[in-house]
Amino acid sequence: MSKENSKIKVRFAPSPTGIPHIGNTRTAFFNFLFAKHNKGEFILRIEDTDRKRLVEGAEDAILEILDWLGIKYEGEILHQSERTEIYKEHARKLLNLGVAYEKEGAVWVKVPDEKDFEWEDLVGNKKIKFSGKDVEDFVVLKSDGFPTYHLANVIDDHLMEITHVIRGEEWISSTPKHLFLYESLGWETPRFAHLPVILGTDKTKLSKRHGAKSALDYRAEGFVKEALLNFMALLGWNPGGDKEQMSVEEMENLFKIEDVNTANPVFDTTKLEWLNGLWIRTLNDEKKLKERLEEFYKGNKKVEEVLKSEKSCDLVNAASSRMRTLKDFEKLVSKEKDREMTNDEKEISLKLQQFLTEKLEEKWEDEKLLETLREFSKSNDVSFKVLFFLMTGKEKGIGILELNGIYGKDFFLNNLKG
RNA sequence: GCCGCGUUCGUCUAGUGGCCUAGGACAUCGGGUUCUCAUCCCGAAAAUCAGGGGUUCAACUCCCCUACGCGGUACCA
Repeated sequence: MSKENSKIKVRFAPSPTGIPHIGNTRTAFFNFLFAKHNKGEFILRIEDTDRKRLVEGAEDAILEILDWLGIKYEGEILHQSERTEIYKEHARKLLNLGVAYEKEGAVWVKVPDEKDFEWEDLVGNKKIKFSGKDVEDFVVLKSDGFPTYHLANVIDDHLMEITHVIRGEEWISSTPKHLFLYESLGWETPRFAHLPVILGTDKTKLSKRHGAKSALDYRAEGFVKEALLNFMALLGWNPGGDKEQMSVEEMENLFKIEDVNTANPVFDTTKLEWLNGLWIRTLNDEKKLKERLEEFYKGNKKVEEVLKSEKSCDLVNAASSRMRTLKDFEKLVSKEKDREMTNDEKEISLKLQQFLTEKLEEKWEDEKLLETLREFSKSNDVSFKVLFFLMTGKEKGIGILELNGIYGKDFFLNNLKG
């Protein structure tokens, strides 16, 4: 390792050809964790050299995702489309070197058959070998004057002094081309780490085809960033112990690229949902849940009102253990009834109403209320499940005693009226 | 086809030659706590470590072969 003394520097280099799905975002996160763990630098480079596939708004989405997740990059964002002169110059150099040739207005590179390539990949700590005869000739400068990934990537990584290239494993078979370019230009090669691609539940590469979602989609569904980050990291990486819930800070401390798995993980959201619930409870303990809800429900008048109310803290607290996503909050705190009462239930409700007003004082005390409900349940042979519905208008949800503290008896009496 | 990478419970994984008759988590099922539902707590079921050969006193761990999966094979990234 010749870079021991130089500062570690990595980059995330997406191409704005669409909104990156969770797999691409994970690559950014791993780069970020690696940089943080090694007190290095993490930068962002937009690889917008394919002018035909550019998608409007894709770059904004990339930035928004990184911003939301707190994956901070250092320095200016670099756009490859603004650096075409540099790439052209190097293409000329390759031509002069005799490594490249021109054909149909494009510059191609030929890798000699007898050349062998080998590198030590950090993921799995294994040697990967390729023979030059298996590497096809490839274009470095397209006829439209823009470079291909291979050229621009190598040049920029060198110029920006990138020490570690952490990218998806779909790049493994292109790496010999990159190695050849580094060698031809007389440059030192960075170290490589190829992350296994994430598979969908059908075990093929996660893609838009699967309806692979972006971090923004998950945000809209009520996932918190802590859970998403935690889950992405656990897909293919594990610090070695039994630890499951980890904050970004903990992950930064524990992250080692060597610990990344070599097999392709399947993306299954079941565990993400559990983690989200776990993080929601954690955020509640840390008194941060309310502000997350405020953020999430911006523009939703009804919920905004609830969050502004005097008792909002108690409501958030009571709801927290019953949420799997932030979206669940709305239903939990809504005063709308799940359904109408049946005729039988109406009868019981009337009875209960009388019973409660007879037995209880002006102000309903928790213990007394519970006792009275028990008594009613027993003497009338009505299950608590039914009582809960009559009292709250809901099949399930925030507890009666919790609601008693928040809304008081009028809330219940109102529900009992049907 | 060719080249490359992979293969431990349904899923995420622990495991780097003896501690493994394979551990944890999610999901599932059962039970407890309990005002519903959750949370929380306990327990069960779930992997002949892809299959076959080696190497070794000893292999999930090392080597080889096969099968299967994934990736690449574009003037896309």
